[in-house]
Amino acid sequence: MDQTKQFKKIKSCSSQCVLAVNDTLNVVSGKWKLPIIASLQYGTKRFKELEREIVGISPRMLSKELKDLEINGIVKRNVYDAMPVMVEYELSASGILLQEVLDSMIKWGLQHRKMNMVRSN
Amino acid sequence: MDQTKQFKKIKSCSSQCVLAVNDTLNVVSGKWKLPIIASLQYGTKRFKELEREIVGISPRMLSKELKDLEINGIVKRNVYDAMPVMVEYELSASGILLQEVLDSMIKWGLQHRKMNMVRSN
DNA sequence: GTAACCACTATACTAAAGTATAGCACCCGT
DNA sequence: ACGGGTGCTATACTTTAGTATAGTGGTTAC
Repeated sequence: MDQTKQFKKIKSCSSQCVLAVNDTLNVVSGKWKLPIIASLQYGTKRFKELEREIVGISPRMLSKELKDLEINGIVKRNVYDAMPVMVEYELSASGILLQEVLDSMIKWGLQHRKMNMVRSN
Repeated sequence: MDQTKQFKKIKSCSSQCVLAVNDTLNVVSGKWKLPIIASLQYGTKRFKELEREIVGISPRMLSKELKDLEINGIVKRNVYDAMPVMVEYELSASGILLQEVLDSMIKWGLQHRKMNMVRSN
């Protein structure tokens, strides 16, 4: 009976947690989100700069993903109306904090590769 | 000139890192991987147990995702040929270590929700 | 005036991920 | 001999993600 209570607690915690993890996954999953975030790690960038740095991305995808990241509060978009309109993108506070998550992913990824002695790309 | 060297270093590190992160993402992304891993967090489970616990999953998806996770070394599949053949799934060492990554995702996810004062589902 | 840069958007497509539904082969209980 | 459980697989479909290619409207440089 006390056990049932505990199970419920575990279940509600774990569903909260699954939500939080999904939030995080939505933010980083997809082919281009990571390269964009990585590219912005070292400072603000303009559209064309990103397009040039991220090899293979089309402007459609870059535009779409930046919009996504902006909506999700990861990236800030600053428009300066100098006369050839200038737009700069930078990471938000949340975006910067993402680095911790990425670090733990890097750690796990390298660890896992070692444990499984290389596979995939 | 010394700078160019450093840039190269940064670039090669960051491409290594992007690979590692992608390994991690491949392992956890998709609609059902997380619920499966979460379900196995509390001990070994059989196919039908997982199917019942993970609401909405079809046997096709469960089978496919389990195969995926097995190939990627996240889940171990143990077949006991008791007379109604029994199959048990459990997390591998790597799978268990994933919890650290998930924890940092949970942390970020909750943090981010607070900073953005709730959106989405 | 025309070529090129900037920051995109539109349209149309292909490929990958996920769903729905059915079925198989085996076993057990009644 | 049937209804139900276990551990799946097969086929066909829809939905989402990503690609390819072209075009817009403004600015500046030659």
